[in-house]
Amino acid sequence: MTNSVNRRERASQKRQRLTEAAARVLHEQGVERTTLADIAREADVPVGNVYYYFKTKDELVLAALSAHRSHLDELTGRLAESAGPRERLKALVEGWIAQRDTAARYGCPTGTLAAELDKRADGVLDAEAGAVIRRLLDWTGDQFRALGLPDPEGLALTLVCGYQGMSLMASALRDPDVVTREGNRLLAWLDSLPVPAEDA
Amino acid sequence: MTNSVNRRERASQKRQRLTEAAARVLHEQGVERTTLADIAREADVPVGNVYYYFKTKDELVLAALSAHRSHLDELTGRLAESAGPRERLKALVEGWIAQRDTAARYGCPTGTLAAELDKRADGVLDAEAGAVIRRLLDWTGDQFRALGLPDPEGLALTLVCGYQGMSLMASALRDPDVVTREGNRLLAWLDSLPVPAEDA
DNA sequence: GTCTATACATAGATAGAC
DNA sequence: GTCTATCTATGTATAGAC
Repeated sequence: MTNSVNRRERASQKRQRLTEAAARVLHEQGVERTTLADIAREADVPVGNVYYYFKTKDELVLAALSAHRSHLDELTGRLAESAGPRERLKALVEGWIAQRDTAARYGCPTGTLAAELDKRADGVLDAEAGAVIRRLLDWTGDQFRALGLPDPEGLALTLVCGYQGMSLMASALRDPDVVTREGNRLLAWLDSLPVPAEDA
Repeated sequence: MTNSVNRRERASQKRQRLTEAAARVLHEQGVERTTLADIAREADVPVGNVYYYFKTKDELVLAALSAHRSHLDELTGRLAESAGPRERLKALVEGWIAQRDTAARYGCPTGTLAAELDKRADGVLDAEAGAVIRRLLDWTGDQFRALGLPDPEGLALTLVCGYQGMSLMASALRDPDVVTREGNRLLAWLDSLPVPAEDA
């Protein structure tokens, strides 16, 4: 293994560290209140060095969004191991409930980012935020479709709206119980859905 | 009518103009991306003059939040004229549906403000945003209670979560139809609730 | 590839003339 | 009460040494 390879590996490690730090800090502080210095500190990278990996702050925001997309893909990958579509959806909701303290403090990572970016006049970053949310919507729709239910897209919309609504309200009221209560309501709703073919 | 009174009236008119302009612009652009110059321009007041009425930017944000509170009170005042509690709640949801284009572009005025302010470490402004949302929650709970339903607070939470969820999703997906679809679902839900005493 | 020093722009806030 | 000029701080971004 040559030195140049070592360097390249460490370099991409730094890029990776910056990306994950951006995802974390942007979630906690929002885009506009977060400075490049904040992200650099969190990633343990010197401030001026950031520009070697990302030309602009917006590129870092984009990287954070793609990190959220990866996290989502990992999550749905794990959920794929659940017995059937209904169990996968319930496991998804249970995961949200387990994260209730974070939601009550900072809201949904992707949802709050989308809300902030959507106010921009130029529609580059907000389209990307919307795409991540749409990915969750699509996966959820696939599960309802596998259950053989009519209007799977509509059901998926209801579920994801429920998630975003309870996350925002938990954060606005600073109360994790909001997630517990609404999450349990969603679980009961999933249980109540009549299913023609349970594990299609 | 003396000159001093005239001046005082015009002065408070300017303060009022600044407050309403702040409510509007902060909703459209968010807190951090909005400059005092933006608000001053919208209110047709010279920039430097803003500081005569508001000592800091945060005071303007606070004024905008109290404007949202007033708008909410006006709305519930108008809804009070509806026949019964169920009609009032349905009229509330129908109002949200009518505003779907604004929601798809900028989200809920109070909800997006709350989401942004909640990320601050100091909890002054975010508490105020939470208070406005709680006011809607309380009024909604009163209606469910008047209907004689069990757990009126829980039902109110579900309704307001539904509003915030569909507003955020409509804005993230840039699609007003999200509000139409989820709003109609909420209307059907309200209709489906069994009511012991219809107009208690 | 890494890091320091600094340029440049912007925005919040203040001083003081009118 | 009204408005202009300006101070000051901060944050993005760049130039260039190592």
